[in-house]
Amino acid sequence: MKKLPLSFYQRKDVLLVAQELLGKLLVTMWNKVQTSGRIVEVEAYAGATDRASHAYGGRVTGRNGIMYSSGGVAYVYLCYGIHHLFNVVTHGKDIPHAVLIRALEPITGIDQMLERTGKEKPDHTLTRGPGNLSKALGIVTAHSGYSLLSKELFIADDGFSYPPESIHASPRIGVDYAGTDALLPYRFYVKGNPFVSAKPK
DNA sequence: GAGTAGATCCTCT
DNA sequence: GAGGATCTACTCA
Repeated sequence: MKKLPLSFYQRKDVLLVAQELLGKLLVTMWNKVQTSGRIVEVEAYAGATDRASHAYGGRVTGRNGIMYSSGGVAYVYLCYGIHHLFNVVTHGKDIPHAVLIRALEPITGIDQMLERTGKEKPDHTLTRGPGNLSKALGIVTAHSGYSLLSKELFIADDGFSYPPESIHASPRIGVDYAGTDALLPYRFYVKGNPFVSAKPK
């Protein structure tokens, strides 16, 4: 198992990075307790030209400034006052592209995830959906700007990959306000995986 | 099984 | 002061 290098994140095609993140392992190691999951669902946000993105039109605010960093850092923010959403910043400096991690299949530290989420036993809701997976892995807004090559938070490749025919694309979730950009097929998921948040058609 | 409402708070206008 | 890259539970059929 090896961490993905900075060059993986800093490529210019955010759609390609998003697709290749499927099947990789997202790992957190807070206080020496490891939790990890395999990424089964992602969404790409194409920065300044994407109305669904926080950085649409090149906007820079206190919250989304992290998106303008060079690829390879985390962008975490709070949505609806409840959910922490975890993103991977891609591309080079000043280009606000990002990939939202929407769902994981739990691999290690499941007991710890149950404790964090207050559940009794693992079920499909544990890491399904961006709000839930952040909670299960202990990711909060304080981690925004964190390097994805750090000891506590990283994405790794263990050699596993999904066959191309099991990867499907669809419009993104919850971005109806973005008009025609909401229809872009920027969401990628593993077909048939029970942890994918919305049912495949 | 499908559709809807409520929770809840930080950020930007 | 308004709204959001969501989730869950409850209602109704």
